[in-house]
Amino acid sequence: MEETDTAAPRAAKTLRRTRIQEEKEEQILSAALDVFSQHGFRGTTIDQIAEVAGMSKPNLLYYFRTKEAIHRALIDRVLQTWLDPLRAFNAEGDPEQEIRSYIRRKLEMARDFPRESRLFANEVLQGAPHIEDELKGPLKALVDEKAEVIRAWARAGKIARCDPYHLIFSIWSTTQHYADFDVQVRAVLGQDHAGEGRFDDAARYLEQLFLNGLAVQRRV
Amino acid sequence: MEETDTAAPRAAKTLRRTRIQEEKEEQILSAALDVFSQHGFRGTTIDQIAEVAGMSKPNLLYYFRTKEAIHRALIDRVLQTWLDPLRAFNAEGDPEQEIRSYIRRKLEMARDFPRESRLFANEVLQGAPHIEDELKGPLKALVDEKAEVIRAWARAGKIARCDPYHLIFSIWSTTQHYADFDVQVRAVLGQDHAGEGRFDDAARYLEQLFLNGLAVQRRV
DNA sequence: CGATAATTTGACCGATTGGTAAACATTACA
DNA sequence: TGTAATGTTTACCAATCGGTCAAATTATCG
Repeated sequence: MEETDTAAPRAAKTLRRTRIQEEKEEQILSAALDVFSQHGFRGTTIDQIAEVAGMSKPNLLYYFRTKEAIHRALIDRVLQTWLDPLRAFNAEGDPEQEIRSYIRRKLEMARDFPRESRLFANEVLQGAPHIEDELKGPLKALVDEKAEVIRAWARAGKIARCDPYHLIFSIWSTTQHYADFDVQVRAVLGQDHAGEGRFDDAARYLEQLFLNGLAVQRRV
Repeated sequence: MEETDTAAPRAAKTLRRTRIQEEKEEQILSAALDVFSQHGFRGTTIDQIAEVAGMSKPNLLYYFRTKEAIHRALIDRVLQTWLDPLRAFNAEGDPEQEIRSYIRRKLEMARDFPRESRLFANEVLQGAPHIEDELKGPLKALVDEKAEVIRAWARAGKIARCDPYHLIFSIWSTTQHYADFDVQVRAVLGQDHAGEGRFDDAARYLEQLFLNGLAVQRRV
């Protein structure tokens, strides 16, 4: 009943995926990631995607029946890998080390997959019309689980007591900032500091901020 | 030579602004803020803005000649007030108090002017095509100035040594997160914690994070 | 009031939008 | 090699896009 919307719609009999199919779908998704992440869903045209992908519009529509289908395929793929760093958050590990490596991993993703970050940012910024369920379901569940881990650490006196949800929000926002607001970051840092070193600087600063900020208080 | 693009284009002889002009332009800008902040520039149509503003498209175009003109007017207005909190950053004040009130002010703006925040986020996310100069010019200059203030505080031993630029980035990102990613924040917090109290919780958490994170180290 | 300027509207324009139909070209495979 | 399935293109469609125009309406003010 539910149809997939992707791949060779006019050749209904095939189940196997051709080599060409895989290649072209990959081309299309990569091109679509470029365009969607820059202009948002409604600001993106199929023609644009087709041009970046180096094929004609009808040819593109042979692989994905609608603009929605392309976007949905992208979102699904990104959602799947986007939360891996948070999933890796380990209750048994050393809190300081876990937080440090979570920050580092998120920062690496901002550096290496800025398009994915911006795709997600665009979607949420526009009210998350396509992923509301994922946010309220799987995402919330995962965050709830990790929030409990953080709370346990605080109870055990391993880190300062703090709101675990806002802690996670602050790690998300500070790290993704370097992908989503890249233009602004580069403009402010200027040409001299805007080289790739900015990610190392950010990592150093953020580790300092969070590790000191969350360290158990030894007030004098 | 340079023409204003706004207001009564077909009545070139008037210099004075009518009561109707002021009212209608305000209506349009408010409606445009709604739509632009949700869909970005390219995702927004003039018809949409006109519908929200409760007037016909030609009527709207009587006050603003083009879509660009509306967007430009909005961006200019937002840019002007958006940086006020940072400008208020006072070198003579107490660092702890200055940072605390900067965070609070930014958080209040995220709460009270989420549309403005999202308009800006959309613009930057899409590569800041309309405000590149403002970012590289006035914004960079302001941040440079305040970065020097922060550096002076660190040299005086009033706060921990840290990269002042990334400090500012982290305050921007953590606070604006509550406007730009509002849907996600509410989804994760769930109905129970998603009331307006979330801004107070965020304020408490962020003050703790930044004040401890930037406190001069008293390592044991 | 009358007249002049300011405002609003419906009808319309060419360009672009998402998407389709069908002819054509290429591939895979027996 | 032949042929059926897969892949690609040209031409096209109705709807919507940003924007114009002239005519009609309303406000302003002497």
